[in-house]
Parts: sequence; structure tokens; C-alpha cells
Amino acid sequence: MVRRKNRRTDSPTNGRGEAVDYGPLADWVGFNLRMAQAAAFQAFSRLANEIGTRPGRFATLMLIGRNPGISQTALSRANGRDKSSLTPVLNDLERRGLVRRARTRADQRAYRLSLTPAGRRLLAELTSCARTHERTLDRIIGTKGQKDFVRVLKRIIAELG
Amino acid sequence: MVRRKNRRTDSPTNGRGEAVDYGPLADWVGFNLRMAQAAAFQAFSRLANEIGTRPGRFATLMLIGRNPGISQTALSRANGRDKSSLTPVLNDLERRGLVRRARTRADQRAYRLSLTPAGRRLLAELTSCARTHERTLDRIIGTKGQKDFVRVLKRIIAELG
DNA sequence: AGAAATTAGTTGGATATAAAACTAATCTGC
DNA sequence: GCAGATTAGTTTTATATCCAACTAATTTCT
Repeated sequence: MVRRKNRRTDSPTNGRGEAVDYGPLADWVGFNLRMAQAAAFQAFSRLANEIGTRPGRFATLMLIGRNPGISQTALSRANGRDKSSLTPVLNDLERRGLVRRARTRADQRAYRLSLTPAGRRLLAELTSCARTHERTLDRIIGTKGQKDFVRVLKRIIAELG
Repeated sequence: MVRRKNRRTDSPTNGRGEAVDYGPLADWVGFNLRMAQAAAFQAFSRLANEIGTRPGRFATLMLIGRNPGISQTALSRANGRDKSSLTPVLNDLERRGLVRRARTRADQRAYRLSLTPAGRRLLAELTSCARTHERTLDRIIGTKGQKDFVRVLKRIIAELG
């Protein structure tokens, strides 16, 4: 009997080569959402890694680029993460000369974030990278189903976010 | 003018109360997948927290419960995480008397994982908790669209996992 | 105007996770 | 049967993330 190597499209197996029983997980939205997100995240990671930035950074750069002058708190909300997790990210982006933090005249607590030219260049690279990734996802989902799929995701975000 | 408080269904705003521009992120699958997963994860977290276990543990317990004797490596694959991240989780579950690690006769490297009675009890509690969460998601997605949605998620997992 | 409440950002403590290097056991090919 | 390759699990190191507590600035209330 031919002993195939595990390819990524094989179902996971237990120690003895039998298929794993997922029980109710198999059809639950939450579990499949987590697995799909992890898979998509890692696929994008592999692409973005070649440029030398991690995927979490991409949304951050995009949101700053699109909303120059945005504050850290507003950015963290838009990005769906806690503001405290932004501090080290922005420290790093600033140190690498990609993002500028300017103090505002009106509110001395807040920063106004913006991209430097280098930040804009990196964002452009990552964007083209992301477009490739999106094309892959579109191919998997089907252009027709894609609209519905995103609509459902947005509904989940709006209702639970 | 009435200054509404930000409710969870409001769109994120920048510092000045204007809506944030998401640019191409707005319709990209990857970004919405990440946001939706985070939202669903946190919603489940809130539920599961009252029982005293975090949501990552739930899938782990379910997979062990459904596949007694499974190895750590097989479990990590089924769960879509690196095997190294399982070590501390299982240490904790074992210490708390929820999971048993038995050495196999055949292969002295591998463990055979199984639930203790306490583990089974906790799994049952978490399962009912997860069912509540699933009902919420079903309500948001719509029972009709739910099947299609999960099918798409599974396709993404199979193709990119 | 002054006290109290709120807000922006940072810090510290905790958990989750991945990747790479490692150890010990098992398997493969000759 | 043995050397080399593979596999199971752990350790180490590095990120990412949350939450709660904190500091400083701003707004609100009276």
C-alpha cells in the first residue's frame, strides 16, 4: 500500500492514521471561523514575510495611511485590538521610520499618526501582496459567493464587536 | 445636538468623530475574517470565562474527549496549532486533573491523551456554553445562510491549511 | 474656578502562539 | 543490525495580545 505523505489537503489523522473525530466542532461556526482565520493568516504571513513585515502590521499601516492624523485609540478601535497592544507596534514602526507620531496642539495627550514616505512605500508593497492573497481567497470562495461571505462576516463583526 | 455614546454597533470613528476610512480593507476577505474571528472569540470568551476556562482549551478538551489516546502531535494538527504551543496547555490541564498523559507501550516517545472524569464534566459544561454561543451566531448569520457559510470556511481551511 | 470624572497613552503581568534548536525514541535502507 | 533519517515532545526565544493599574491632560459639573 502506498503511504502518502500528508499534504495540506489531507484531513488530520490521529496517531494511527485514522481520521480525527471533531464531534460537534465539525459544524460549529466558531471553530471553523478560527481555523479558517488561522489558515488565511498564515498564508498571508508567508507572502508578507518576504517583504519583512508581519501581517498585523499591514492593517495598521493601511489605517494610518487612509486616516492621517488618527489617534492611537481610534486606530485600535478600528483595528479591533486593545490600545495597549498598539504601543509596542507603533514604537517599532516609528523606530523604523515608517510612522510619525506628532503631538496635537488641541489635545496634548493624543498623538496624530501619519505615514512617512518610507511607510507609504512599504504600504504599497504590502497592498500588492494582499491583493495577491485576496485573489487566492476569491478563487477558493468563488467570485459569486464572495460578496455574501463578506456580508456575513461584517454582520458578525457588527453584532458581536 | 445629541452626542450618542459609542455603542458596539456604531462604526469606529477617528479622533474627530468622523467615520474611519478602511480603504480596500473594507471589502477584503482576510481583514473581515480576522475581525469576525476576533469578535466571535471574545464573545465566547465572555461566556466561557464564567466557567473558568479560556476558549482555546475548549477545542483541546473536545478533541481529546472524542479521540481518546490521541497523541499531542496529532492533536496539534487537528487543532491547527503548533505542537510546541500544546505543551504548556497540557501541563496545565494535567495539573488541574482534567487530562491524563499515558505513555504508550508501542512508542515510548508519544503520549496517549485522555480525559479524566473531571475533564469530561468540564467539557460537558463548556459544550453547553458553546451551544449557546452557536445559537447566537446562527441568529446573526441566519439558519439558511449558515450552511453555506460553514462550507466556505471549510474550503478555506482545506485549501490553505 | 475647582473638584470629580473621563480620556489618551503607557506599563506591567498574564496567556497564547510560532519557530527553531534540542533530546530521546523509532524507523529505514542497506 | 546498524548508521542516518525521521518523529514525539520539550525548551527557548520572540511576538502578539488582553486586562488592570497607572500618569497626565482634558472635560464636566456645580
